[in-house]
Amino acid sequence: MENDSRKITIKDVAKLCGLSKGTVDRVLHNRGEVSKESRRRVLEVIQRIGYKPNINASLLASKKHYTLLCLIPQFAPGEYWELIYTGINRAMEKARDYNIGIEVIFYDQFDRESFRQAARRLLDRNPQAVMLAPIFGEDALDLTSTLSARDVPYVYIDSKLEEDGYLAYFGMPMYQSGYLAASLLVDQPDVREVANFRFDRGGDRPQDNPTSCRREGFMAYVAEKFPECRLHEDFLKPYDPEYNVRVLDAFFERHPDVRHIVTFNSRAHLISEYLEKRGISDRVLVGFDKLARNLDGLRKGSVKFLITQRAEAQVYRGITAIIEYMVFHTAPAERDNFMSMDILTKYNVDYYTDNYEF
Amino acid sequence: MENDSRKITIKDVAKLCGLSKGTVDRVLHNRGEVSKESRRRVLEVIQRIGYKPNINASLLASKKHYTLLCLIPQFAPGEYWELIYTGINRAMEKARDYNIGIEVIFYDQFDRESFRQAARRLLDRNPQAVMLAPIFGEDALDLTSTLSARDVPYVYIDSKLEEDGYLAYFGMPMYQSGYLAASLLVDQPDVREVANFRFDRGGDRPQDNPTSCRREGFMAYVAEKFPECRLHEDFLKPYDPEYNVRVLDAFFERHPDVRHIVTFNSRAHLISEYLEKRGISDRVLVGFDKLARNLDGLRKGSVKFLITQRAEAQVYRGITAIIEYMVFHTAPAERDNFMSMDILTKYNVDYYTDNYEF
DNA sequence: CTGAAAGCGCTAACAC
DNA sequence: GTGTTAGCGCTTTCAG
Repeated sequence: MENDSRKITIKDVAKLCGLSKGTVDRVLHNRGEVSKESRRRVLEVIQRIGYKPNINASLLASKKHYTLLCLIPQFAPGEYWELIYTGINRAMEKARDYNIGIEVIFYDQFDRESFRQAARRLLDRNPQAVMLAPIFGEDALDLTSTLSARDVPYVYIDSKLEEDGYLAYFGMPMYQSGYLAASLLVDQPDVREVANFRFDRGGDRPQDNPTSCRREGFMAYVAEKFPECRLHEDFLKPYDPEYNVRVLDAFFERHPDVRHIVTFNSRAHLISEYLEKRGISDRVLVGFDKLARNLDGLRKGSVKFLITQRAEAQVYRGITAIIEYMVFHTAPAERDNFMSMDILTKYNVDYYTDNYEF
Repeated sequence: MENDSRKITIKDVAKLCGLSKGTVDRVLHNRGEVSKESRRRVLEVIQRIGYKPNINASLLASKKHYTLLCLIPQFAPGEYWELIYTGINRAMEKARDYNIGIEVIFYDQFDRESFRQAARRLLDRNPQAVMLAPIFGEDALDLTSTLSARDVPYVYIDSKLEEDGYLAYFGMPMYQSGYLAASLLVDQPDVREVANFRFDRGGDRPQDNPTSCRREGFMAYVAEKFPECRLHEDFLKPYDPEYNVRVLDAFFERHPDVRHIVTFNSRAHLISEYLEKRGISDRVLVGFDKLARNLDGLRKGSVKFLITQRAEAQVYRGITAIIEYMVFHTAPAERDNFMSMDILTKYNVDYYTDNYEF
């Protein structure tokens, strides 16, 4: 049983085939130079006696060393992409055991040209595998088609592009997450008005922005279940607190009856901190992503629900998929992996630890 | 950099110490038989040049083979403990790479004597490590004290005992999960009455039953925030559907105004299926655990919220902790690991996949 | 207490 | 096409 199966070595296979270890190894790794007949026999025997290669021995003997390059937005401490970076760091330890080195190339998520440059640098490095967050769709497509041509496997995280060359994708179902947010916010009596605060991303085409999928999901839910509910919108700036206070003051003066608020980007804390500052406690705010400042809002009661994804888990699994592809030549069970949307409240936030391994 | 550090081998250490590989290995594994001076030198060099053992080579050369025994309740398909068992199976693959075999010993969670017998069988097997769900506290204590005496590491999952010999614990914060359930159920206007359906466990002392902690947490929240809210109770039987229908019919006849329901065990579906059957759709039900039948209730709308734990993740991490202890002699970062309480609704349930690695 | 040496199962270079 | 062989870095006898 169990125990025995572990003891079957490549030598056993060779003997049973009447061939040598070398030949068996060749078919194991599709390294060619093997006659059709030998190949058949080897595969048959492997199948029959249930041979499983010893990964430890394989890794030890292998001289191969791979480089995996990750292409993600740069970040300031506490911002969303820091979570992703954390996940990458975690995955490095694992990758090392497989002779895979991981390096990160950053770009400015608000600057398309910086993405292009980063992509060029990436290609110059000639990586054996790539993981990327394709914020600028068109340019990302240029990159990935080159990778495809070079036969370099790549996985998308966070969002993905509509093409067919990627090894896997790990991310949150954006549309559904908006739908979920709506159910949490408006699924109760007396919600006739909802406020949404957004960023104006300037020249961005909206469809390039994953958060607009969220918005669509949200609107769909409202239209479906509470068609009479009105949605108000206003625009904030990510890095201009004083401006935001003015906008919010003006908004709530104009709309004193709006009690329900939603944000689709990761900065719900812009609102929650405003509410705290103004001593407003009768608003219900739903937001996204487990930034420290958002979690704080949860604890203080100024955020009611936070919908989060296990961002570290996403990249960790993304990298795991690549490793398994490179080491075992196996594709992931699912190509598109929509990861769980977790609902955080004041009462479970403190038990929501990062769980890379799960 | 990175690359170089991987190339430092035990041989380098030996050379720099003016000793042999053998001696270095001895201090690496505290295998004694080494002079104080040699030991000091070796440790110093390791420290200085940052030597990290190559786990692949180590595992390959090692002749050690360990057995890890898991002691958990037996289950019927679809029941809670099946999730745990699934996690164990998943962990087996990983354990195999470390020359660790995992086997499971089952007991009947409603029969104390069966636990005792299982414990005896376990000890007879002389395992090198143990993972257990200590349903019967007193008897589990007997077991673990023997394990301690034998110097066999063990970890608790699901619930833990108040003692000090365990390597780690992975589970859900039961009291807090009840508190959370209450916030989800009653934190809104007009909840004046709540129904709770329980099982009568017969001779069980209530404190042996983790679900009663949940109940306490629930009551605490209600008492704190909605002291005027009344809690009704009634008892069902896990395996007697007809009896349950009668009890529920009678209950709702007596209490037509009770619109909010909570269960603390894993069988919310007993209620949700009843509600569906009777075509009752104006009740709000909150329950626990991601049994398939509970998830079904979520989808059909007869369950509003389900609070779940990543049970598979718990055992997987529990086993990982043991592996790391046995292989690397490292204790887990945290001894008590309260894992996240996830909130499931109709709108995120389908994206809540099992995520062993996270 | 320490060193030498024989593998662990697999890879990869080389010879045939 | 195929077999042979020398390691990969570490563990584990076995002498001394």
